[in-house]
Amino acid sequence: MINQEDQFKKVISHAKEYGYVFPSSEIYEGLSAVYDYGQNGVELKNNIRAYWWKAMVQMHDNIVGIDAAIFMHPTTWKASGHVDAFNDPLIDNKDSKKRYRADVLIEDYCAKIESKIDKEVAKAAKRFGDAFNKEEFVTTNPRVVGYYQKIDEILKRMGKSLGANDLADVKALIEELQIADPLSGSRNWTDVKQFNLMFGTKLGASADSAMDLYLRPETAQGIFVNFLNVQKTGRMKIPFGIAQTGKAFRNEIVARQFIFRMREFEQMEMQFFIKPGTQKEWFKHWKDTRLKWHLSLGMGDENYRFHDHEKLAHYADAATDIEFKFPFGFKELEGIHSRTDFDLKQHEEFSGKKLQYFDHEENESYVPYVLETSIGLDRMFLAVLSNALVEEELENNTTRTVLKLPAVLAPTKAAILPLVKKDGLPEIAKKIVEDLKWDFNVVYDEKDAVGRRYRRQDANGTPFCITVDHDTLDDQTVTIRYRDTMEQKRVKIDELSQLIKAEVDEKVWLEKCSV
RNA sequence: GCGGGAGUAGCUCAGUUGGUAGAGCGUCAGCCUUCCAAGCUGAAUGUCGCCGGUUCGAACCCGGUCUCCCGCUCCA
Repeated sequence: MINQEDQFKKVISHAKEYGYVFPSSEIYEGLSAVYDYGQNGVELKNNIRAYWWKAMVQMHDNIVGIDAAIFMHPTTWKASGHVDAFNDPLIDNKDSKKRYRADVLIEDYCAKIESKIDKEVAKAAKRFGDAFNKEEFVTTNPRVVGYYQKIDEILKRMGKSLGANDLADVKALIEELQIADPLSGSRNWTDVKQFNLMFGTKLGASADSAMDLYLRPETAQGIFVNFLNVQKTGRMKIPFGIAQTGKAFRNEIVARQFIFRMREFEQMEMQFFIKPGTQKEWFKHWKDTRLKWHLSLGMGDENYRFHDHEKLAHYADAATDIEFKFPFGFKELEGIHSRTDFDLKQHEEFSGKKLQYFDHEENESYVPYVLETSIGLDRMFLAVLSNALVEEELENNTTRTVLKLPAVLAPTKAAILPLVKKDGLPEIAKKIVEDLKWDFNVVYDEKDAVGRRYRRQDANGTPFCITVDHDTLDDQTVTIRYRDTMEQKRVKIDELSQLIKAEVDEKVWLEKCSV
């Protein structure tokens, strides 16, 4: 039994060895938390994206796609809250080596003062009994009033310092208040550092006329700002959705775990616009629908679970994650959020444009509520790849390394192999390749013993091997070998195309959603 | 960013007290013609992560740096 860490390392080296994922700019020692997809990786990634797009867009007559630009008007990020919320002032304790958000430390300190107030109140209540008037007590008791003043002063000063980006004063405040590390009690702090999770860049060639831009930290805003464009030109009626796949960028403080958390990553998401008040049922609907999509790939029902958020983001009134059992444990793969009307209202406010929908049935206009499903394409890739990699013990005491990718997602669908490199077998095999490559990614291989070629394809995740042998010369039949079972059966060359299609067709797989 | 560990061939890894690099697997070419990696012959591939220092001489010692893994932290 190999442990999780070893399994994860195997996934990473297998991904490299078989052309799935390479470290970025590797000849220059790589770039932290950035990876490139190789010749097989790009096929797998494209197939995952296509599988999602078909399920979400093509199969829903009320969902359409867009492809918004990565650059957006900077005000977008003020409206979305990212300019404020994506800025974290962090401070390290030199003794305990723990890292904290400076503002949270200060807020916790204030909370302590508040608990002192509560104590005073409780004491007084005991002393005065029924005659106790809490309101009067907290506004007149000098000690309590002093506490309130102190909290007020601290928070005001912190707000001012953070607003002015005066991090030295934030640290000074922490030192003046003698705030200690809650764990170690140490007051040996580093300077406060500002971490901005958005990547900045400039639009405009000359420095003085340039406009500060961000690389988008999420794709969602591209949909919200296009809400009216799509609704009007597409004659969309609520409820309807807008889907999009694309890159997003986050300057993560710690980006780790291979392609699980990268600084440049791809999202596949859909914003579903609904009538206010119906968000509960739609939340449930999309939870069910998205889970079914995952289960259709047959990667093991026990490897998925929901994780409902206790602490909700500022825009949401309900949120859940679909978690997948990665080699390093259950982690978020997809998020489903009930975003209320927060985003559209914010954009109304910042743009001054009305972003509303006229509901003919209700005969009224309103800002729609939004239900979001957002899945990380790279995470899905990692889920598929890590789940597929298996080392099998065979009956003859050998092991075989096999990538049991869902056939619908496999980069190469079939390998065509002449049993031997003579007697006209290669010619027939090549002819089959010419025929099949119109519909499927196929490869030809004549090097080495056929058993070795089977194993090569196993490690690469190819679901089918088609072998041309001497019988083929007489009866136009070949053997087809199944990757997962290693079983073979004899079929006519003419039937190959249909047979493969039945195994790799998106329709066949997606219809498993409804079970 | 802090702490710990690690970087040698495509992959997994040896490499003695410092004397300018090896194995297995893989890859390529040829032979063999065999339905599940294990036959034979031959070949290619490394500035030993990078930069600097010590030394007659550095994969090895010292300093710096980059990257990866684990933990902390963070996670819209």
